Amino acid sequence: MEELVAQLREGGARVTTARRLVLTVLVEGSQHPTAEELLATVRARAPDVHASTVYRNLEELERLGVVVHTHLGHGPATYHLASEAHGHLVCESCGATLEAPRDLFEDMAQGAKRRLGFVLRPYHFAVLGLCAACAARATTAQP
Amino acid sequence: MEELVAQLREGGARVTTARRLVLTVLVEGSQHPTAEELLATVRARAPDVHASTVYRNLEELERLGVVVHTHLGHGPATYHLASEAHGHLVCESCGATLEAPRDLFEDMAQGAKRRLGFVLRPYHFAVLGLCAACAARATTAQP
DNA sequence: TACCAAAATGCGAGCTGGATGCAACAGCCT
DNA sequence: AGGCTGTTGCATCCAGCTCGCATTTTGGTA
Repeated sequence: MEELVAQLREGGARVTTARRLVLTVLVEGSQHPTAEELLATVRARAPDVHASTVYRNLEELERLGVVVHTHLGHGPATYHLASEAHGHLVCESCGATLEAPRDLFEDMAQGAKRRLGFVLRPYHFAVLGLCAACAARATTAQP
Repeated sequence: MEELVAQLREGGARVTTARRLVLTVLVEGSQHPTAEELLATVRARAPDVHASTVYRNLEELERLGVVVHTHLGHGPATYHLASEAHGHLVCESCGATLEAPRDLFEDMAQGAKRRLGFVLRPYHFAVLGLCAACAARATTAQP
């Protein structure tokens, strides 16, 4: 937490109550909060914080490299600390969200680099598919 | 085109002017039209077609497995024929869109299957990163 | 510790991309 | 040709942000 605050100061950003709270919630809270969930949690401690403040803070924190956001599906974006960035696998059928093992993207990243010169940063959007349970159900359901 | 129409009939859907036009535009048009671009092109031939009709048609066509939509970034979704489904690599810096070679996702898909039982369908969201040009610029810019 | 410029906040209005309820219309089967 | 039912046009609404602006805070300085 102190590191994070230091990162803010380093970037020339001020450390305000709202901003500190956003960080606190991200450090302590659930894995993949949406902006709205974040807002609700922040408001539990400081009821006057406005939605636009949270959005602007998340934007600023992202610009400073402290947080990142990810799209897990068609709903709102989810936020987490940049230090915890990771890929996501989301089931199209049941909505389950898995964290992708770190190395899962590695072969693909190397292939893209070698063949296209493209440097993958595969954390921004989830990769969709079917989780084990739903895949099993799908194959047994239509023989 | 006749195949597509046949697919509609098979699915119990009616073949209307608007619907036929949407398909025509997808068959003839640019690679990754958004719903709005599609609407504009459709309207060039049939000015009275309403936006919601296009949205509803795209939804229905997707339900029938004739078209798919993909999110290339933060903007609107893009549509193409299901028969032409493919993965996308999008540059975070310049916005360039590359079609991913068919086999690029294959190793990852096999890894996910083997280790997590997860069946990847990696076409719905683009994978972000830096294209060759932007990656080069980024590394030379900060030595 | 009081001051001040810049940064951040609260608030409301506005925006994009799309969804929905409803009455009128048009495909398709016979 | 007639009628059942899917489809359309239209207006309106919705989520998820984004912006402009007046007011308040923050943090460096005297």
